[in-house]
Amino acid sequence: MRDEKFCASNCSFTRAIGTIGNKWKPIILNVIGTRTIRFGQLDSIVPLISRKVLAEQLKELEEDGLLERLAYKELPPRVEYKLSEKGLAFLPILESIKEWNCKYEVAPMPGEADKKSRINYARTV
Amino acid sequence: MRDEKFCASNCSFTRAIGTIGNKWKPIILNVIGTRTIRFGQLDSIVPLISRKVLAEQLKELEEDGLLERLAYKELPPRVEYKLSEKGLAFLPILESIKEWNCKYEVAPMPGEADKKSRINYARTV
DNA sequence: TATTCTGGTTACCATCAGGTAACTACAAAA
DNA sequence: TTTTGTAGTTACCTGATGGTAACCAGAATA
Repeated sequence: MRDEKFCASNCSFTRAIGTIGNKWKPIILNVIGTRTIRFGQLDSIVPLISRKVLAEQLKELEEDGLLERLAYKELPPRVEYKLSEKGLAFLPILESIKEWNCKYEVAPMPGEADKKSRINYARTV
Repeated sequence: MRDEKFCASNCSFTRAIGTIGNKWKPIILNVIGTRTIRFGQLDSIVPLISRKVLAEQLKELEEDGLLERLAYKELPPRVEYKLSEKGLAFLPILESIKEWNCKYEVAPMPGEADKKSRINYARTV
């Protein structure tokens, strides 16, 4: 899910996009935010993600230094995730994306039909 | 290349990621920046993109209101692209991603071997 | 007359992302 | 004894992604 060619670029921006420029990572970072959260919680909170993909993304985020993983030697296992300094420093960028989108996204016409077809993520994200 | 499920979310942030959260769009927006640029130029400047994918991305960016397309009725055809107000408003976000990456990206060890394997995008991006 | 130039589009094909279901370990509870 | 719970991993399969090459118009140039 990382783009290897982008990550091998010698343009810093291209490398950044190769690392975090996919659809799941910003969502996951945003869901974690400033809290500490377990794998199972993420799996149920992040909308529509599968355990397989979630595990992959978390591993990459950890490898890239955005995430800290704390595994307790217990049974059943317990693992906690939280953002590193680098990950926390990315949150303001996510906030500005939110602001940008709120400001510029084309507002649906009032009563527009396809509102109904929107999946309800209200409780989740 | 747009994620339809994300775009149908009723979470504004998820919709934003569904729209611009792929690897090519940030790169294209960054390459265009504040200038007016033709299709052929983009095709040669954006590293490793194919005409097909470039055309798709440009069309989506236009549909999503980030891009303005100006087609001159000439032969051979001439088409110019430039960012809309919405697109321009996204540039500072790209800048903060650059700053974030420069600050936190793990610096390669001096003289590290795999530097050589990095594709040279220096002239392009 | 043949070639070039531009901004695409189309068909075809290979690769890849990502989903599902089954499986793991081991302890505690039923 | 069977079930439950956690955090994954694995094999398998399908649909989406994205690359390549060919093709288009029609004027200008050689």
